[in-house]
Amino acid sequence: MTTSASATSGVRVRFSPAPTGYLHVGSARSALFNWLYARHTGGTFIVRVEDTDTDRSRPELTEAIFDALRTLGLDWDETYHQSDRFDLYRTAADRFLDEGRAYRCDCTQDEVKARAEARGGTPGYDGHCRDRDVAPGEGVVVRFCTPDEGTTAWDDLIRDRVEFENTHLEDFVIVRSNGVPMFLLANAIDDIDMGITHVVRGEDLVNTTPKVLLLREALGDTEPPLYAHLPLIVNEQRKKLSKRRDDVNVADYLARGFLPEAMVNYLATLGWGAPDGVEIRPVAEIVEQFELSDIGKSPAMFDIKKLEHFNGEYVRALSVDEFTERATPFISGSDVPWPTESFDPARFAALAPVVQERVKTLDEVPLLVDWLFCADAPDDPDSWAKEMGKAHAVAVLDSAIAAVQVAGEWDADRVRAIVEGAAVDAGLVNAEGNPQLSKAQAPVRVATLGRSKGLPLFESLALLGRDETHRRLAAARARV
RNA sequence: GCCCCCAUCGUCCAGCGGCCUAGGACGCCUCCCUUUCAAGGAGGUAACACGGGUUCGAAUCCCGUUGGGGGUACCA
Repeated sequence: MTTSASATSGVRVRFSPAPTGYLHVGSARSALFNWLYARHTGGTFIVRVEDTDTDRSRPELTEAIFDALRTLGLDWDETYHQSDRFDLYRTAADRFLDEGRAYRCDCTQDEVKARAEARGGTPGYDGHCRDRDVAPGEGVVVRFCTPDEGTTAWDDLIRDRVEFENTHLEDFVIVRSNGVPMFLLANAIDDIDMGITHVVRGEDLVNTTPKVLLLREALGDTEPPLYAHLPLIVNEQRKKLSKRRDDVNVADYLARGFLPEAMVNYLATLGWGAPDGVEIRPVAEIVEQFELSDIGKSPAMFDIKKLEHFNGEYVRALSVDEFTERATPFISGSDVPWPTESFDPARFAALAPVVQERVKTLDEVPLLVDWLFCADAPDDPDSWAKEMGKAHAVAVLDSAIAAVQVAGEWDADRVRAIVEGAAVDAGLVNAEGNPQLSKAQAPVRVATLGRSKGLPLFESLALLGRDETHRRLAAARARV
């Protein structure tokens, strides 16, 4: 193994969330890739909160984003809030004004739009106020003067050369009419100020890159960072994941019982693949193998099925104790299908190993053990209809009820013997005369555990107890 | 409309001019194991968008077409 660079590698990357929503799957992936690169190179991972939109930014969302990052294990080395740095941006804007690199504009958005339409459909600002020498005042913004010719380009680490003709860049706003600086300005200044060496972010931001590059140039910068624009994460319709129509909140996935480490591992496979092809692996190995140059260019679909598979692998890899600990919030909370006081950790512990093998996400746990803590067998109409309608159901139940009633010993072997006996009594024997357990266990299972599928029957009933098993069997028999 | 980007199995990733009759993973299907369901094991299904070049040779390079996506705010 090649040792990664030391902590003095000089690589400085940042994740720049806007606190206008919770941590989004796409943002999490951006954060992850930045973090991976920083850790791989021994560089510095910075979280910079881009809260220049004072109307929409909410402090509590910043905290929620931090929490999610921490839960995912994406620790960072430095924290900044752009709202603490407005003076810096304003000073730069004033200098631009003095130098003639920017100008004030009092056009309303309607005016800009109307002129664009009159011009022939091409949206964008037309430079109307460039030479009007507008005085500061109400409704006045500051616009950056973009070149009328030439091109702005960069060699993207993922996309190779990307070029924009300056003619297509409008004179964009850098300071709002309320005096608050815009993200492009803040972004350009901060990247310089914080010594950012690599900008790793979503492809949805490519078109802002030439503007930032122009701003940096005006700021006197001669050494722009290396840009790496990540392919977007899309939904099944191949559209960018959006909070309107897709499940994108990372916290929601965690609440549904996806393990943070599984989430991180899965996210790492979106747009990136390890050189050796191994997909499921410890994050430390991903850190070791991660290279920006190995990132693909095309959009990746967020495949919940594959995420579930990853999660199942991670769940099964847990020790039973860890599994129990992680599952606890899902079985001892208040929104559980049984009276909270009837939950018994000791009885759950007896089931934990077989439950662990069967769940993909932790929120599936209650459905596998509810029969143990609920007063009656859970009612599942589909299972009932499927098994209790069969010809042998009544015979099996009658036989089982009678046998359970007189059973002395009560353990899994005893239950098995009872089910075997019921099979024979119901005529469920194969050509060799052996009892057909598959068929015989079905009605017993539905009568006691409520569903046609679930945990191993014999062990489950051993735990349920003889009397309760008998009671449920009788209740089901009466209902058939 | 204009600008930018993308294009290998249904999906994710590999392939970076000959090792490709295209590989791995998820999903799906079949079989095995089996008290149900999972898990596990063994198989199987399925792709280089199209058209031109370049080259002895192209999934790999170039151009075009088509398709898809992103952007086009006093959001980031």
